[in-house]
Amino acid sequence: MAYSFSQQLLDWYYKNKRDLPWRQTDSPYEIWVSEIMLQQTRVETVIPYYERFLAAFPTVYDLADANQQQVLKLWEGLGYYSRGRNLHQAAKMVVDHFEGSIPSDYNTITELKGIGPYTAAAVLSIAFDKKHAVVDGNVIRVLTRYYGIEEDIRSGKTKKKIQTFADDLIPFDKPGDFNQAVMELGATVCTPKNPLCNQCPLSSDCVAYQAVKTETIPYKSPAKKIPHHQIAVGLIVNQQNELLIALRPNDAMLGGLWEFPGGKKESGESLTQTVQRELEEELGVKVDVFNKFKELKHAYSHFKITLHAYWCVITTGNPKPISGQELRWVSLSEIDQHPFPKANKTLIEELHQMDNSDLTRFVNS
DNA sequence: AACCCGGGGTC
DNA sequence: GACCCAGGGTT
Repeated sequence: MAYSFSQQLLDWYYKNKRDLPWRQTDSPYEIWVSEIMLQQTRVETVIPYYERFLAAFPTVYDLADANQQQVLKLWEGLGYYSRGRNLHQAAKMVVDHFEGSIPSDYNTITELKGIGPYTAAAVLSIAFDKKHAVVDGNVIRVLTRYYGIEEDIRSGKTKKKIQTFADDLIPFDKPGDFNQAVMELGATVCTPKNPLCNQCPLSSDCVAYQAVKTETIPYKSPAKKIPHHQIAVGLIVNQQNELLIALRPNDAMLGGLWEFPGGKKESGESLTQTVQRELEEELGVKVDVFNKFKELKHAYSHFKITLHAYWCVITTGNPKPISGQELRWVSLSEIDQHPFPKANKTLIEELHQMDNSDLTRFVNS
């Protein structure tokens, strides 16, 4: 039974697998990088980031030698920035403690920052031919349907059960191909909506397919509602046509990225008052708030924001990094060297579309 | 176990 | 809009 599953799946995989960049290498480093980028991120999104990243850091030594700003600039827009910081930190560990070689056993490789159960199993099976079964969103979907598992996939108990099934199915020969095959099936055939069961090599033994339950398996309990915040930021321009940007602390959300200073609107406060309060708290300056530059919406995984950006001019004080982060005055040509989160990046794009020679004329225009 | 962490594609 | 994505870290 287990033999049939892996045999039919591998046959299908060798005929139908996509030609992906990380499938053209045996390098544990390159496979590791791909697996970190692929966490919670689609293949098509990852590919250009992967190519640029490896071009910049061809070996683990190059990555270990890089500075964090370089790494985050290449990660800009990919999200979950702690992945980039952790990968960088782990590369230093590989160089300093493992002589530049990615560890090839489970307990050691999971000591590296950013490598959990999934990534450990993926790298060990794909790069080192070790028999460790991966369990990701694809595997969960394929196996819950195949075995007709109707329990809530949010629960740890269900995930353990799925891990046990996967451990039982994975063959001694070609464990890396097997893992990739299950994920490939989940990504291209056994999809969340409208799965292509007529193309599936496992449909004849699939409980969900036979019972017409592919729309209800896997079951996931409802997510809780997410809040919506109003964020107001200041575009502070000095006499040299430079904008003030602030570096977020490493341990914060979006840590290591830059932003326009500002913060969350409190109830009973106007957006203008929010800007003035936040800039006084963060920078120790008083500002005049002029016209609004842009307003945009952005969705994170756990909340939504509307970002309001206002032109500001300092009336009292010199900006100091009171909340601990570094501050920098940058021209519009220098600003692009810094990594920003998406919402801020969108603002910067809008700034570029206007005149980049004189920012001050936008104030009160 | 619960919660936090981005951004993008799909339906 | 809701859901999902080659998950991991922290508490």
